[in-house]
Amino acid sequence: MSVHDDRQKTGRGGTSAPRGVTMAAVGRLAGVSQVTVSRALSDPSKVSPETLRRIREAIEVTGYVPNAVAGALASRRSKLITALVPSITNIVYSSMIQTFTGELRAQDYQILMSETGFDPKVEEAAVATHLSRRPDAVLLTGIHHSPQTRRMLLAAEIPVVELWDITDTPIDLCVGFSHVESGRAVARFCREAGYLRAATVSAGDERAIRRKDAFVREFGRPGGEAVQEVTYAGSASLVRGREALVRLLDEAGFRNGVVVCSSDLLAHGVVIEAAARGLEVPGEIAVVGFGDQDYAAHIVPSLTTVRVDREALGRVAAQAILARIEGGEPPPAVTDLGFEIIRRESA
Amino acid sequence: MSVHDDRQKTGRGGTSAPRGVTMAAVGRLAGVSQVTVSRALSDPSKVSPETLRRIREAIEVTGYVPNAVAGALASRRSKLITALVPSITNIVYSSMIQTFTGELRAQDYQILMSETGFDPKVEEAAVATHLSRRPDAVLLTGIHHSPQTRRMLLAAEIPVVELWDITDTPIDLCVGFSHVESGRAVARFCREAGYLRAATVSAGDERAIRRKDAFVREFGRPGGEAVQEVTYAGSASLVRGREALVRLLDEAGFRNGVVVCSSDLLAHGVVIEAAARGLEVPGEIAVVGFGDQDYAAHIVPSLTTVRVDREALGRVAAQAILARIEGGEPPPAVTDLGFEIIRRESA
DNA sequence: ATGAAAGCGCTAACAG
DNA sequence: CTGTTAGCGCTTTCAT
Repeated sequence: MSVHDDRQKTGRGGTSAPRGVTMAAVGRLAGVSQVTVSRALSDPSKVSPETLRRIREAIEVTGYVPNAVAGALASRRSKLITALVPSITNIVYSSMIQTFTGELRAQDYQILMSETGFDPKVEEAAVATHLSRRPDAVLLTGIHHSPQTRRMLLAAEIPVVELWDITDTPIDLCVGFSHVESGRAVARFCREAGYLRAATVSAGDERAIRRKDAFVREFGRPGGEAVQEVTYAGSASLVRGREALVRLLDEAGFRNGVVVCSSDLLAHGVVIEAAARGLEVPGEIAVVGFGDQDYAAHIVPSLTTVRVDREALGRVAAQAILARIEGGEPPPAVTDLGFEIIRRESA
Repeated sequence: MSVHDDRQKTGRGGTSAPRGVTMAAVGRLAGVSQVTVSRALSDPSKVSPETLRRIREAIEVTGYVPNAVAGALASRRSKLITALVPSITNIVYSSMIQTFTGELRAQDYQILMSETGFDPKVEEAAVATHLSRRPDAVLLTGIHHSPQTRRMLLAAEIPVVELWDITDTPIDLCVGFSHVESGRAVARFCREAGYLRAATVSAGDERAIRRKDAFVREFGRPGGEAVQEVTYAGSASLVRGREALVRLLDEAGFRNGVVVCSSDLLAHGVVIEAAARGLEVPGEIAVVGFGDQDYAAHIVPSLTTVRVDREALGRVAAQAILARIEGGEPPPAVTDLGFEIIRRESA
């Protein structure tokens, strides 16, 4: 008596545990070949209604889940887009990614995201890992990348979008706004609002520094006083904002001026510390934030800040990528979405 | 005169644009076969030093980036882990994912993340898409999933972790804490702190509702008053917290009691609204939050809240998955990391 | 409308 | 230490 062995073989000889259902298995059950199943899934109109029905039934019965890995290898299209952001817990970035993802998911793309901190070397390693997944496009944050990063991205010959900043020389495409212009605009706003004294509170983000520097230069023009600066190496937090005001008040004797912060979170900390000390905002200490987070309009006093349309940034980045991949109107290399100063009670 | 055509062929006949450098190309340049390159990359000790040197040089020269898609197909290991969270902009989830990712990246795993909102049907579709990438493990948020979701996950025969909640019947593993116990604990805390009146403010999250219901039941035991409830369908925000207090004050005549919120954000809104109306916290309105966010300790008055160690949750989830994949101590099916009530000034 | 064949770029097993 | 062979599960091309 012989034993009929119908198990799949793996590699050279030997058998293994049942791996996922394949298209071939679905085809067998539906009485068609594997290719027909492939067609039924990618373009049902290419298959007769009756065949389609049997295939669908077989898929249902077997619980078949397509293997996108094999599909990507064969078709050279992964339907994967990878994104690199400094931090996934920072709402500034995650809100852009949210709309970016939403827009692309509608076209069946998935987003693979990694954190890079603010270190170009970490970014470089992450780019290599990401490219190994053969994404159909890559999204980066910012415009400063190592030469090696640029080289790899260029060699990949896929759409690349640099988000959240602009430059005349993007790797491929960029969608953002001018941080220098934003710093300048806040300086002009403060001068026009009548503030003669200013201080800055910034986190260690390179772009925040660029905004701050632009602010300081513009505010310091004839008629303006030197600006006091507090800078933190790490990321922003409410407590850092509180600490910063303490330092400005106690160590630097700062009073009767405007404190310009690199984020709403820091600004909120300044506002809280001012309140805790019984200082009037904006009477004694005026405060300007950055980002226009949800809460900016609802704290007391409400926060004067810079609004950047992060949802639009994510959406436009996604659309630029789709235009490139799916063909059609070639997207502009540089998209400047600008910013807006929102004047509320705090300054 | 003849033209020498050395271009790679694709499919059956025809030529195409230069696709990425392959292992075979690297091997050719280094004077070895493709497998040797594969070995040099996966286990350098299996290759002679001189060969290794030549291969590394060839990789450098060509700018070779490994194709993880082909690797995954051949090895049946994708080095990919997928994660499903309700929202990527919510710090509660993103902070867990951050440590989860960090822990796994150290072992060369990448994390593919998607949002599910709070809809099991959306989650079901997302699980199918994720499984098509043949991940080595899957992370889900919460313990409530559609039968079809459970079926697919079970059929995939990979480690599955349900995070942020616990149950006796996980799909595979779960790492979290008891939301019911947390609601009860807050109720006991409030009773012991002497509050006789209570109100709840909750977002539409199923787990938040479960905490609230447990709170209401426990607080309402003999000697306790009925609890007034405000529930929002959507997600939490500072302004919703402010609105909630307005409703409790103006519509329900709530006074001299404790307002228990489903998140620190809502609690912060309540605190701000109370301050805006000149009400004393905790004197006239006491407030309890949930989550112990960064800012909870630094707003004025500081927030009494429930702390959950989100970093530990992400870390333990990652370690459980690694234990499963890499072998070794089998991880416990259920890990309860508990919670802690942090008493500060607001209640 | 359907099928057969060839290959995507790699890893796994076996043989030297 | 290195090479050969046989797939992984699909898509693409060509033929019917």
